Amino acid sequence: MPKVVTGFYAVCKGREIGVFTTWDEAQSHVQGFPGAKFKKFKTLPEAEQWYKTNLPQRPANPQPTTTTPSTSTVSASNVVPRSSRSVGVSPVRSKPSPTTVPKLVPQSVPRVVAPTPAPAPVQLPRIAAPKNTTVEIVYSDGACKGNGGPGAVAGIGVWWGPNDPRNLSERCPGGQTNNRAELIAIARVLETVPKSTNTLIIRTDSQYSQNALTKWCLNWRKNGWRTAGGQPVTNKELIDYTLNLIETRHRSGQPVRLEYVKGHSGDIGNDGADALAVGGCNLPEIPERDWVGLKNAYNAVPDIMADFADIDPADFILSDEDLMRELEEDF
Amino acid sequence: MPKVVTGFYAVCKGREIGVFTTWDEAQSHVQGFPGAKFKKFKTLPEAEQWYKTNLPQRPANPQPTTTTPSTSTVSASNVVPRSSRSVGVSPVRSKPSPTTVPKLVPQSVPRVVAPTPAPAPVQLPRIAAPKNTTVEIVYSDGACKGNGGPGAVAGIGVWWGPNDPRNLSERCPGGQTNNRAELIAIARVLETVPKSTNTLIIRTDSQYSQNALTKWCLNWRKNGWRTAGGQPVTNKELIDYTLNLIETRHRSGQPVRLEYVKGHSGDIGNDGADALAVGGCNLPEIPERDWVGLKNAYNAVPDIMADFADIDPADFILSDEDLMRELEEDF
RNA sequence: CGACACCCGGUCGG
DNA sequence: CCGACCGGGTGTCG
Repeated sequence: MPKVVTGFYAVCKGREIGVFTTWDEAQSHVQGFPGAKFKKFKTLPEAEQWYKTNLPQRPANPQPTTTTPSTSTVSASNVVPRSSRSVGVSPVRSKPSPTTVPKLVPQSVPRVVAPTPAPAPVQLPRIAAPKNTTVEIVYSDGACKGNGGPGAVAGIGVWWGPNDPRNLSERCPGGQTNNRAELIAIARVLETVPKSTNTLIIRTDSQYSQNALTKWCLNWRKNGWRTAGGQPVTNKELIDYTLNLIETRHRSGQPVRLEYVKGHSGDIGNDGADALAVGGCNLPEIPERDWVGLKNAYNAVPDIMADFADIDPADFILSDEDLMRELEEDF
Repeated sequence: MPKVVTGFYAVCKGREIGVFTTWDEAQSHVQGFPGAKFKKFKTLPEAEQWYKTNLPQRPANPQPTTTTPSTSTVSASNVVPRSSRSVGVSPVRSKPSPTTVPKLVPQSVPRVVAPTPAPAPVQLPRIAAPKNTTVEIVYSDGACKGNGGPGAVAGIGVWWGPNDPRNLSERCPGGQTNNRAELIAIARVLETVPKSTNTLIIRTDSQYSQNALTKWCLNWRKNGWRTAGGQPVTNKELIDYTLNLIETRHRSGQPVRLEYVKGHSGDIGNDGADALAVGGCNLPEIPERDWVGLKNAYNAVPDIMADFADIDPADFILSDEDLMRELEEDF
């Protein structure tokens, strides 16, 4: 008996969110939309059909053709940890392409999230992800030399592409453990990427981070942050803060997705992030950050973000060709 | 209060042995020389000075200029792997050099060991162990060209001394990996050495082998041969068989000790075993052995052992020349 | 019990 | 500089 693919449609105050193939996925992407409602369908096409026909005033999409530059082949050895990663000095960037990027009201329109690939054998005909969807893919990683030992040293790495100025290679603040580093790397992405309406895909090799931020958190928020064994969740404040960053993005119209990639499998992006994270271990110690305070500051944007405040993501978005190549990589 | 370095000088029948920093070390290296005498010094330099000036006919350190490029020094390449190592056929051993070599009682005489560099932070002299203890020292090593690759080829080497007929240079049976070769080399020692009451010291550069056969095995036997990560132990049968060989020795009154020596550190014995192991890689492929069956055969002695049943170890004591050369090697 | 990371140590090779 | 063969250990959760 063939499994039936089930589609969900999520709405929030008349604003579309997307179509999802699993309840968890939908749940995850709807966080921060208090009144979200779901409509369930037997088949994915049904859901998509309904979704399309019921969209509010969606502007007909202008083909965003070739978005750019070369950055020919992507190679790990190309990773350039910026030594000048310190403060200030916003890099002199070439003119941002005079392209559109329409100014929106702070309250921007959320974008569609592509359904998960679903590696399952047979598949009902899949609706292609909306062509106009623009995606930004970034890799995060944490490293921790001597993890578990007395003199452990941890670093975090964020990789967008070779020589991309948004790349990060930093020392992990506070407690030096692998999982904290992994988590903070993700938080740093969200702190440093200028907001846009592009779907933001953060790829991590830490199943712990992915689960903490998309699955386990659902339970934790209901049970007072208790582990299955009754213990308090270990990196509660950090996780809560990071969740807040994600939800803020969602609220302002930028879908954020956390994807798992296997570590040390020749994945170009993962290797790049790894190199940056390892490099971060060499930087001087820095004090713990006040995650609660940061969260309470709500939508306050950390200083570091100023570095990239004037960067147009369009300059660094993958070209269609690069994206294809990358997607093909893991078959 | 400054610690005092203590030096020992050991002699045996007018032949020098070396300088040692601890009593145990000296004791260990002099075992088998019934009449060994020790002279004690307050400082290591004192001992070394005395040792140097009191050497028997030592050539006045002639600038070792042209050290006869060919084979003069006892070097690994000098080792003669016996190709006729196969079964049965008790090899017609070439007459032991017509030189002296006084016939001794079957009580085999262990070989001389060069003085150890002694990095030790010093030790006060302790009470000597039972003087009558006799030790046999042997070096084992494994090699594996293209380790991890598809066409890997592994060999094993066992080194007792230059041209010692007990030396082994064989192709590794079954799976070709470095660790298996290392392990099997040790097993081969135990299979080929005639039983006696002499303490048998097997020196290996494989910490993996040493730990597997002396530490980890304790846990494995209690937890059902599970690795720390829950996976089954990799060379279980081989390890279990080898442990059985060791325990059989112990039961029959022969202590067996596994010692770790750093690889590629100019250690004469390790280099010799290495050469033999590398040579073993050139021999034709041989099938995997039935380790479980062998273990179940209990104390059955493999056929090959017959080869050495009638060998008098006294035939292979180092000549004075060999000893000199060996001593010169590590300064 | 399971999973994913993060390491530490040793050897063997190209 | 790279890789594979082999262990033990912690960080974290279900």
